[in-house]
Amino acid sequence: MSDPVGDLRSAVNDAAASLRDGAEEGGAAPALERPPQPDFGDFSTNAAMLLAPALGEKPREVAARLASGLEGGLGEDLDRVEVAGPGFLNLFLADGWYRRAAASLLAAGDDLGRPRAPADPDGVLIEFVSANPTGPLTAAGGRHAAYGDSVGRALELAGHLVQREYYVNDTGGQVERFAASIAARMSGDEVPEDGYEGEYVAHLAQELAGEGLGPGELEQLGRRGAELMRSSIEQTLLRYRVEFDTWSSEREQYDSGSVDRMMAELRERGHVYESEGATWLRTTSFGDDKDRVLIRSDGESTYYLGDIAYHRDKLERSGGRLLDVLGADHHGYVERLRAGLAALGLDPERLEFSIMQLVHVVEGGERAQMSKRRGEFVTLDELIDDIGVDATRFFMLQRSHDTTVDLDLELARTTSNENPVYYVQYAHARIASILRKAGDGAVERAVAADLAAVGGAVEPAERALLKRVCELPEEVAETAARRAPHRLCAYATATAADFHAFYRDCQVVGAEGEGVEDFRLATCLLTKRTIAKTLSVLGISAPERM
RNA sequence: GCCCCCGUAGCUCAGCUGGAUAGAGCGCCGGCCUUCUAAGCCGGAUGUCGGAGGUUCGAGUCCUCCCGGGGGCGCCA
Repeated sequence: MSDPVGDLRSAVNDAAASLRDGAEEGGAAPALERPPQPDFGDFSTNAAMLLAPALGEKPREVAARLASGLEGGLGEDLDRVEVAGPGFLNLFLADGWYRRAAASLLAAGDDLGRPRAPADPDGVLIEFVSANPTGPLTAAGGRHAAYGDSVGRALELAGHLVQREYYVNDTGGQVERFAASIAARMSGDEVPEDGYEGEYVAHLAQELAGEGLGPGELEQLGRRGAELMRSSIEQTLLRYRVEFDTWSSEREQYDSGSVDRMMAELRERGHVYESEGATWLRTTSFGDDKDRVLIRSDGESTYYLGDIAYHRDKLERSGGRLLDVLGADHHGYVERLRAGLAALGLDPERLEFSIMQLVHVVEGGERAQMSKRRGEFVTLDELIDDIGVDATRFFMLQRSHDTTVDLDLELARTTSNENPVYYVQYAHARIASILRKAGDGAVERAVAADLAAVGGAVEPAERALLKRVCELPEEVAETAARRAPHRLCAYATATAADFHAFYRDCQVVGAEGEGVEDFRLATCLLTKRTIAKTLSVLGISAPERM
């Protein structure tokens, strides 16, 4: 576990703590950030400004005292420290800090980028995609899949135990309509109103007929049809590098008696009542704006009923937190689900949601329409066939989950500099090329060398690149904590840009100066590992050649 | 009518939970390949951060209201 920036942050925190000395602990932790201008140093902190109110002193005076504390604490790592602006402390680090940082990161090996122990090391059960098994995954499914998977990967790297789960809605009205559509295809009838019109339904009908099923066997058609669809969805997801640990069945919630037990408990707790022939849960007692139906007046259970049981089941299994990745069209569902859990006496705060905004596939300035029932949509498989897994995942992940994605197929298809995913991959391939040129022996010598002892100055481009590389643990921690993989897309791009600048300014193979080639080879290797690690969290490949 | 998301450079979007002179990519203009991959680099232009109030040493960021765009508000899932 190697985190040079984390060590710096600790030093700042220690210096601040000793200054506080009994004064009340402030709210926010001091930030150690990248200053807006290079001449503001390598890092800056607002620690003094945060401390000033508690100490009853002026920020700049606190900053001056903090500065001398830091000079003591950091020793030769620090060139100098300046008080600036309203009370910022700007840290100017010595070349030695960069050399030691590089050596320590190099020693981290596979653990590169792993943050320090997480503040909340609980396990997280992420439920995502969970698209109905009544049709293929659409582009939107691809966004959910990439997001949930990458958040999971970031959480794992940050030290959490992650379980990926897909909830299969394999019973209920949608499946019945699906069955009726398959039956209609078998008998050559019109697909019913509210049915599924896609061509894939005809293929399914053919396949199921081959299994000996007829249009009259609706129950079997629905069950087998959903099984086949589910399996086909799984194949698409595997191709997309998304693997689920568990596939949970809605039907199983009923068959196992889990729903009945929960229903009895809700009644016992006095939150259930009958009205207008239906059975209701008094969710308004738990913050919902209206009560919700559990059992319809026709005797059928609602999706909601099974889903409460399912979420209770997940809470019991996970022991930690739950993250549900839902589409924007389900946001109204959030309060009602929390209310259902609260009615069971469970803590609704353990259930967290990421609400995904829409995806529009754009081609020639036109938005493709999306309707699963009418069979009009861009499937995830088609998207992958068209632009590849790497570009698809990058474009899906590039934007924050709460902003709409317009995926421009023409842009995504181009293998040129307009396409950000290639920009990042190119940097990785370029480094691989340098390392090949240097040869295995030279790289091994560089790894074994005493980097801290290398003489000469660290070039500005090297400093910038190494600083970027040092930020990986923090980026991973933030990505995990905020469930925001788009940060890593930006980080990967920035790292690639810093590398390209380094490439321009610093000759690696055959560099002059005692140990300089070793140091630069080490820097290249570190950068290569950093890009590869970042891309791996995004589920994107890091090619050796392009 | 109520709820959620968005509004930042010509376009697409970041902005690290309140900090310094608001950034990146694309596009546009001008340069750079006899040296490790030019899918690259360097330089240049572009902003009433949708609008109005408020909170404070400080607001793109927090609060209220308004305007505009998208999505939702079922005994569907």
